[in-house]
Amino acid sequence: MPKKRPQTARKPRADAERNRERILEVAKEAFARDGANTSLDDIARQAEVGPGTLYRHFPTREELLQSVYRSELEKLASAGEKFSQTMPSIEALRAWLLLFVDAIAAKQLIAPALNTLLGDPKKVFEASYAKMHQAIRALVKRAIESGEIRKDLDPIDLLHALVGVANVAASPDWKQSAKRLVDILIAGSRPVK
Amino acid sequence: MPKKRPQTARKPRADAERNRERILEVAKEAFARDGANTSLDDIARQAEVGPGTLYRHFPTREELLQSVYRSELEKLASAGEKFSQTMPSIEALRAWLLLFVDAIAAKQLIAPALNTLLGDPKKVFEASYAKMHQAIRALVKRAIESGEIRKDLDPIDLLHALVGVANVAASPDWKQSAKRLVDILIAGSRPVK
DNA sequence: GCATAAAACGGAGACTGTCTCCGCACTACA
DNA sequence: TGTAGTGCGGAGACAGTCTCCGTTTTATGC
Repeated sequence: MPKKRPQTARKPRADAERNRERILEVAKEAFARDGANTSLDDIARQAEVGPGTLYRHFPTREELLQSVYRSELEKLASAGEKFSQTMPSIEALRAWLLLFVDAIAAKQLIAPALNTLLGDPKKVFEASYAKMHQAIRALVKRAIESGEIRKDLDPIDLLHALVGVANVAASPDWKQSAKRLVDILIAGSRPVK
Repeated sequence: MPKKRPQTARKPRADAERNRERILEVAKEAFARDGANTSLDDIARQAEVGPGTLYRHFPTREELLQSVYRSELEKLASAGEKFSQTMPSIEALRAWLLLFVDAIAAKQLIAPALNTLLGDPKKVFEASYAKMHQAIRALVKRAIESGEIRKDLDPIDLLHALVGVANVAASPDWKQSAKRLVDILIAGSRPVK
């Protein structure tokens, strides 16, 4: 028998909320500056909390990344919806993929993070990732239904491919690469005549 | 003034050679089994040498990966040459990309390793990587010249895309994904009519 | 306000991995 | 067989991850 839960939920403590925000803020900068592998203890230090506090709020690195980028992901998701409603299907898809590249380029999204997070099937159930998956799925589905692209296309593959390019971002012109790749992917996704 | 080098180079010590081989052997298994992030000290332990010995032979993790996979890379490179001579250009390219996927799938090549190594421009000068780059470049160049694919194609982008998919290899069917992607990439690389 | 228990803090420290340094052992060669 | 010099390997410095738990802070009922 689970312990009986108190009827009136206690208001969350102010310091907890404050610390959580501070950590997120610092983490966002740190990830953008030093990549997705920065020391978490370091982030804690900068946020002036103990490591214990950081780990209580965000038990794993993924969870922290997740939280840091949640809003970006949701922005992408809703952009997908909008494109889907206002553009021809193939253009909507292209526009969205380009937006995806932009998001990575702007360091608002960290490629390595996406990499692990896109990949792990468990994670897909997490709300904001689910939304994004749904967005691209919807875009592709519509394009398939309108006969604009081939049927056997796993939408996620497209993202993987883009992330793959971004991941290796050593060269300064990777964004160009990525944009060319969008072209190729779209062209290659057309139905076989 | 650099120290004068002895005229007759001394034969390398037998134990050194032996250890080097043992480390490579163990490392290959370890990477295949546990991925590219296995503990190097652990590999040393399994090879029954001290960490110092491992690090003397292979100062960085990349160098070890490099050495472990050198033969695979060269195999790929020479396969590229062969395909190039015996197949129509577009088929040669396709065949080679599929071979590339196979190599990763068989864990003869570790995706994360390729990922950093493909990306780092410095590394390109290293012999075996150079060979591989040259192989894909040659394949693409020939296909471009015969008018089979579009002119603005950076060959390396194709590899990045494939590695991107492989990198996230959590799902068991990633190889399917990669093969579909090869199709898409090839189709998308055709010249715009 | 004040007492109280629940919630949150934070830092010490266990653990693991990386990498170096250097006294010692071994081997190629004369 | 002597010896120069090459290579060995483990101790240990350092950094990052993550946990445990005694202490502090806070919301809430009175």
